This record gives sequence, C-alpha cells and structure tokens, in this order.
Amino acid sequence: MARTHSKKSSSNRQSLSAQDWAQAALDVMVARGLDGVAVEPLARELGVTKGSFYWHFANRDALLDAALALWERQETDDVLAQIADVIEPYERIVALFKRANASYRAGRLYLALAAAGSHPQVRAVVERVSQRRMDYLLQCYIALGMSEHEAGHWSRFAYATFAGNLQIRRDTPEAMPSGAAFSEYLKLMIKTLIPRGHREEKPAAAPPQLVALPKTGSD
Amino acid sequence: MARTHSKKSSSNRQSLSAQDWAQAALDVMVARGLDGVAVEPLARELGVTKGSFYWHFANRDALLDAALALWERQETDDVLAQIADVIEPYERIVALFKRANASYRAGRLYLALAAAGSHPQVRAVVERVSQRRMDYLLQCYIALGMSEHEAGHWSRFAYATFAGNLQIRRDTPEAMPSGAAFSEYLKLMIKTLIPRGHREEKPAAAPPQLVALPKTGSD
DNA sequence: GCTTGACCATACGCCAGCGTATTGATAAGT
DNA sequence: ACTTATCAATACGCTGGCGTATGGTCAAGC
Repeated sequence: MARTHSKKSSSNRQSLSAQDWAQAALDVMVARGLDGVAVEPLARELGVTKGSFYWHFANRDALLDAALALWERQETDDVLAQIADVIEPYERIVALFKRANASYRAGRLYLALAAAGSHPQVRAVVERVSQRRMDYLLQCYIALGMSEHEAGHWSRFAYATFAGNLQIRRDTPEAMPSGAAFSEYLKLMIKTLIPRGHREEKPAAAPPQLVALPKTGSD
Repeated sequence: MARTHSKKSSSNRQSLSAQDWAQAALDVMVARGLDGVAVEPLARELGVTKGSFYWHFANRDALLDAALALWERQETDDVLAQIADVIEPYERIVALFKRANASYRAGRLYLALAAAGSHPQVRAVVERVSQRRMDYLLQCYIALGMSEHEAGHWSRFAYATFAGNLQIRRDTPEAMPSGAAFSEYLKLMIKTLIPRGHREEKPAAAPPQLVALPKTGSD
C-alpha cells in the first residue's frame, strides 16, 4: 500500500487533502446541516484525528470557506456543463427547471446553506449564487422577448417555485408525487412559468453567460 | 412594585411564565435560528438566570415542545382569524397569498423551523403545519371546480411559490421589489396560480376548514 | 407573624467541541 | 543512509452550554 499523494484522487487513499475535508464538510451539511460541521466528529468519520485537520486548515472557519468555495464552483460548473448546449431560451429554462428538480443532494445542500442566516461568509456565498441563478433566468426571459421589468417578475417567480419545491421535498416528501405524476407536475409548472405569447420570440439573441469562477491553484 | 402573578399579562411583569419563555424562544428562532435557542443565553436576555428556567421546564427539549406548540397554535389561529370571513374560493386563495407575503417575522420563523431537519419533534410539527396548509389550498382549488388530482398539482405549486418567496426575501432581499412593483409581482403570481377557466366555478360548496388545535389549559 | 409555595440566584460538575503543542511515522529527495 | 517535508496521533487547556442542588426572597394565607 504505497502512499499516493495525488491530491486529486478521490477514494481509498491513505493521506487526506484539504479538498477531501471540504467535500466531507459538504456531505455533513447535507446530512446534519451547517452546524453539524464540527471538526472532531468530522475527523472521526474520516478515520483520523484533529491533528490531521489542523495541518490542512487554520481553524473551522477556514474549512467552511473551502467548502463554500467548492460548493460555488461545483454549482456553477455543473450548471454550465449541463446547460451549455441548449441554445433556445425556452428550452434553456425547461432544462434548468428539470435539472433543478433532479438532484436531491444538491437541493438539500442548497437549503442547508441558505438556512444558515448567521455566518456572514455563508450568507455572502448563498446570496451570490442565488443572485447569479436568478440573473441567468432573467436573461432567459429577456431572450424570450420580455422587457427587463417583466422578466424580473417571471424569473423571480420561477426561482421561488424552484426553491419552494426543494422545501416541499424536504419537509413533506409525501406531498411530492413521483413517477408519471411528477412529470405531469413538472410539465404544468413549466407551461405555467413560461407564459404563452413569449415562447420562441427572439431567436436567442445572446446566450446568457453563467460566469464560471476563475480556477484557483491547488492550495 | 407589587409582584403580580397573573400568568396572562404580557409586559413589565416581575415574574415569568412558561408561555413567556416559549415566546422568547420563538423570538430567538427568528433572530438566530433554532440552534440559537439555548437556555443560558435566553435567560440572560430575559434578565434572569437558569434557575428560573428549570423551575418552569424539565429541560431544553421541553421548552422546544412548548415553543412549537405555541407556534402551531398561533399559526392556525392567525390564519383562521384573517381568512374566516372570506367565502369565495378564489378570493380565499388571494387572501392566503397576500397574507403569506405580509408577515416578515412569520416567514422567518417558518423557515427557521423548517431548516431544522434534525430534531424529530420539530420535523413533526413543521410537517403537520405544511401539510395542513397545503390541504387547505387543495380544498380551495377543488372548490374552484378542479379534480382532486389537478388541485393537488396547483396547491403544491402555489405553496412552493409561497415558500420560495420567503426564501428569496431572506436570502436576497434586494431581489424582492417593494411598493408598487411588489403589488404588481403579487398580482402576477395570483393571476398565474389561479388558472382561468376555473375562477368562480362552483359557488363555494363547503368552505374548507383549517382545523384549529384544541385549546389546552393555562399550563 | 409564621408557614408555605412560587420564583429566582448561586454554585457546582459534566461534556463536547475548539485550538495548541509536541511528538511520531512515512515518502521522497539527495 | 540521512534529511526534509508531509500527514497524523496524543495530550492538554479553554470555553460555553446542560443539568442539579441548595439556598434565598417575596406574597399570600391562616
């Protein structure tokens, strides 16, 4: 069992990296919320002790920062990857909505972070991510031929519905249908949230950019 | 300054009641979330010490239970009071939606409680309240002439939008308009969430009941 | 005016998590 | 082989919140 110090590998390694800790922190957030991210329990779960942690991070806050950065990166990258090839604004909104309702984990994570109204660091990131997503939606609606004002209403509306569905799924899972009924539900929302008279107006003037974060170094 | 032991009085009293503690707990939840409800800080804010607390409650969990019960009560009573005189199903949905977007505090509180996925006690109450609200909406949509299946979709949709708007208001307040623009936004949502062809169908067959909790004694 | 009960203060032990210091172990370079 | 850098274990002190024990104070009733 040679110790491989490849910082990018992801499983059955002997030696941990800062990224590993950040990822584990995100996992804990999904399961137990942000306050559940404590270094000693986390170390236990990773099979090491605190000694390891404080080699990689100055303190708990630094871990949160890293986890937040990782989240924001994953969030934007994922969206970029899965939406990049959709050009029509209508289809783009549809794709966004379907994607948004697809990943249970991502939803839990988003809610867990958003719930942490304390921590200014967290607030800032959540605010930025939410704002960026709504801005993206805004551009989509504008591309459908709406005025900026009108598009503001609809993008906010759509985003609220998205966020609310996440909550329902978390708080009252029984109330959320599955299978065919869910597809039906999704279709209804999509149809409703993209008002007729605005479908396929302008031929996708400029595909809106969901700006990716600059790639930082490995530290 | 004679010590008045009236358990129902609400201000500048000398002696605290269990209700006062529960109410204070709810206030703290609004400000610092559920994990912020700690007995020692709470006692400090109330100007007393732990000794007082453990006279009224067995432990912290008992306080949470009391606060939760108080919340559920207030929640249902408030809704009942403000909606009782609206008979038309259409107007009833409108009234619900306006009310839902009116109280900032109530929204924060709801989100704070919903965010506490841990604590089985909290989960149960949140689940019940959410379910009850959606059921009420469901009855409204049915009263508009929808099938139960269809009404299920629309009530879920509407409730998601409601919850999502709360979140936007909390996470990105700048994204939420105020004044005239907000009224416009509200109107748009209402119009969209009550599909045409279903407005004023049946003449309010049976006004749905949002069941109130049984009144318990003063303790 | 003495007792009783309701309400609160003080003081204590306990535990979990944070952060530090120090030492140990192993891989890699020379 | 010896050193260095990297990662981790152990042991420690500190803080904040929980829960308990015990005593204090004031109001009311007899």
